[in-house]
Amino acid sequence: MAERQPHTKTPATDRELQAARERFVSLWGQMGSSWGIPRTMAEVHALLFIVGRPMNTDELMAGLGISRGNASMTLRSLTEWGIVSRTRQRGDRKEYFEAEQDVWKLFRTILRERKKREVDPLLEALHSCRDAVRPKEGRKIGPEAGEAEEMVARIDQMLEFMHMIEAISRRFIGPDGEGLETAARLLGRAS
Amino acid sequence: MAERQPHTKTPATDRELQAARERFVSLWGQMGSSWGIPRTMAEVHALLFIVGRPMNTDELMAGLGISRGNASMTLRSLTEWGIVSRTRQRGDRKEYFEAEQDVWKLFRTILRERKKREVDPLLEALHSCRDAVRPKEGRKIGPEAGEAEEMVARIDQMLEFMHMIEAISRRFIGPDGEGLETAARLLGRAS
DNA sequence: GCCTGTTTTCAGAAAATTCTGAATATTCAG
DNA sequence: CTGAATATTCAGAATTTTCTGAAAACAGGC
Repeated sequence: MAERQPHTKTPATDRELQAARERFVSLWGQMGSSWGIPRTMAEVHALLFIVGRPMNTDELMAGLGISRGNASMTLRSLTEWGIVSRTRQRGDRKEYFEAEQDVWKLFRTILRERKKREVDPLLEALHSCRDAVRPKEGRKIGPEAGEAEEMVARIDQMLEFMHMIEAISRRFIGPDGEGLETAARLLGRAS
Repeated sequence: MAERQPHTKTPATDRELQAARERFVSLWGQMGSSWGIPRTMAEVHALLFIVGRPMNTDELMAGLGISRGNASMTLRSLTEWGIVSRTRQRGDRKEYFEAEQDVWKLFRTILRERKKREVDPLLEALHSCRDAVRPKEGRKIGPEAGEAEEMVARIDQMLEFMHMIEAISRRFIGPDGEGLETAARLLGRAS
């Protein structure tokens, strides 16, 4: 005790703000990286989100200590994902980027995109995998018949589950769907 | 074409079965690795799941071409996650492992576990991050007041969203919850 | 066209993650 | 308790992923 000046009850000093921003960025980056999203990509998004206004490449590079190349590629991914958009600032030739500010929309987009990129291809592959073992005729003959049948049953169980999820997500996550909010409302209800 | 004997309409040859198994394992491994789960861990789980019976460490090592150390550590993670369990085979000193076969239960467990390990700590950290900038008094004075307020609002939006998810998951994913199936049923309903 | 400021690309460097294998520990039968 | 079988650990190796930076491409303005 001492040192720290007691001065006023300013809501938050500039330094505190800055520190909190960095904390947020780093938390978000860590979360991203544990869910298979490159840490820097999550951090760029976090910074744009928390700052809440468009930033240009140089500001991002400086703010996160990353290279121009990295910034460029990361921003491209983020715009392809649809959670960051390019804008222009009049009187400045640089490009500016800003993050989607609506959290519901943000997660909806992320879920939709991941489904499209990762789940859908898996589903298709699983189907073809199943069809490769499923008996072509209705008749079972070989000694492997039983084993094959069990395996098909297991894959089917998996597929059935994933199709259920698919149907739900088409309804709530899809581009023309009812939105995550509706889903949350339904789930929040009594029974 | 020749070579391949036309012989009978056996549902699936041993070789086909084997190939499909490997395909499944590799698909699952890939999916896992794009969601931040070590490829081998997902593969071990996939193999146990698709095979549907307990396997010992040596079988797994041979089946996936991994080292004993890797197998040991991976199996430990999987049992800690609660989606693989140890069993003993009478008359054999080796330990055997088998995967949860109920897909709903499987995903429920995975979701619960990831929430516990990744989301909950994030939530707590976000709270403390928010509290660090929130004006201590009801009064706003400094020049940063506005900026700080906006930032708190953004974090709050995020927290609000996550708490909603939390509440839902406590209800459907939690150990004593109603289960994913109920959630799916609710979401599948008309409106 | 040419010049200037800006963005993109991508081969190789750096970093992070995952895996191996030999040493160590454990378990259990006798 | 002893010894054989099995399981775990962890430092360093191998691999995969991510990042850098300099060269190339682009976009206006003149």
